[in-house]
Amino acid sequence: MARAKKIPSTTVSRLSVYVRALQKLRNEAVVTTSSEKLAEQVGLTAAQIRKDLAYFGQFGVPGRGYYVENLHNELAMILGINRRWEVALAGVGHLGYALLAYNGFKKQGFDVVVAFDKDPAKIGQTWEGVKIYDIAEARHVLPECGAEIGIIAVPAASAQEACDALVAGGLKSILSFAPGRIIVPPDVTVKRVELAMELEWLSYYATNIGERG
Amino acid sequence: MARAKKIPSTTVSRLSVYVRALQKLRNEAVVTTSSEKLAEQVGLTAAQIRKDLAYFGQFGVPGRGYYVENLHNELAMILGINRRWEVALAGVGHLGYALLAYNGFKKQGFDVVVAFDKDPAKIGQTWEGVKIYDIAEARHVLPECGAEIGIIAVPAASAQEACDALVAGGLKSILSFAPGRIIVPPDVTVKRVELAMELEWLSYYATNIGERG
DNA sequence: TATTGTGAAGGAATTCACAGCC
DNA sequence: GGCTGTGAATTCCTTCACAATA
Repeated sequence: MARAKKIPSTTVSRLSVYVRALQKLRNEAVVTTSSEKLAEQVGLTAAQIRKDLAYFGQFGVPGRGYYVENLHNELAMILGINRRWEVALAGVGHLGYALLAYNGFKKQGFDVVVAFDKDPAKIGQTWEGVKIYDIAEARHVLPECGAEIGIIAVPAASAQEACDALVAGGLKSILSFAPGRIIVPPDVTVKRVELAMELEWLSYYATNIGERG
Repeated sequence: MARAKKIPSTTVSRLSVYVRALQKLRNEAVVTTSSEKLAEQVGLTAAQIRKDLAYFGQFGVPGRGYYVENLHNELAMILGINRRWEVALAGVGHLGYALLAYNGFKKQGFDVVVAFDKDPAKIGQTWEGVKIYDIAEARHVLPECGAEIGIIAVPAASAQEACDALVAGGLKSILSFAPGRIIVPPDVTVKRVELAMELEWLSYYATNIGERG
């Protein structure tokens, strides 16, 4: 099933976009679509969509297009989201709490099942049905709760420590909201989301009007 | 000051990273650095850093490197973050509230000064010192409060409506946390952050172990 | 000597364009 | 006729390598 050719990480990111678009079509009971229509829907080019899909196989019917249900299932399987993922959250400050309560994750099959913090006032409590443990206990707690993905929502200064704790607990996939580099063993994947950075990007384009394509 | 050559958007993103690294060095009272040391610090190559900077001018001293303070100021000016930006927030659910209370934005000079929602129970209240207005009032409220950047933190189904309201209020730069495309006039810039998408990216790499570089 | 700034080379991602299939 | 899948062309981005400089 996995192709020999190397897959651009930009392609992987776009698969998520396609899945979301297909979910929408499915909800609207649309049965078939085309690369042209999908492109219009998500704001990319038709050729790009066909190229992206071609990395993984042949899902369309020439002259007809794609079956929404079928393509959705194929892509969900490729992305590994045709299942539930249990997620561990490090840091239940404002951002962490928002993520805990955020519906969008659950809807896509990502369930926060355990949380960690350093604050003694929070440790031992249960928020939104999720129990909060001492981050120092992560190495003991994680192996027992089945979480495979970690989310780091602690201040930058504690990010490395939090990450080390999650890795010690066996996690190999981590999404970090903390600014700055985090060092991990080579078999651990870290994806960073820097919120202030996104605003700075906007600031740049707002400051340098017209530099944009 | 602005160069004639077209600047890759990847370069702009990295400028933020450099600014953050330089801030750290400055806090540690480091006076000079080099492309080599910066590269090590942020996890990129030295050549890339020099290329990125070259789009905007010549900031270094051959044989010596870069003055931390100077380079930081130059980049901050280029990014337009050598000033405060007033930000309007649409949607004060869990995510919106987290963004409202998030320190990271304020630290980098982005101040949420006004918020909007549809929920009558929230309209009129003041959270974290920020007054919440009816989103339908945005076109009247925004011109008076000076906000130039908007953040959309509403559910996907209301995103277009929220965005239209912000644009009607005169905003030209918008950061959206809602999944899906938002249609805006050509002079408005929208940057999207899709949280579930980032998790799906991790899911892919966790599922297809070893496909990674 | 150490390090920048940059032209040239190389690699990656996107777009084009069309043969082939339904 | 309509639309996919894909090699070729193109554009974009990164890395290399070195002349120029303090």
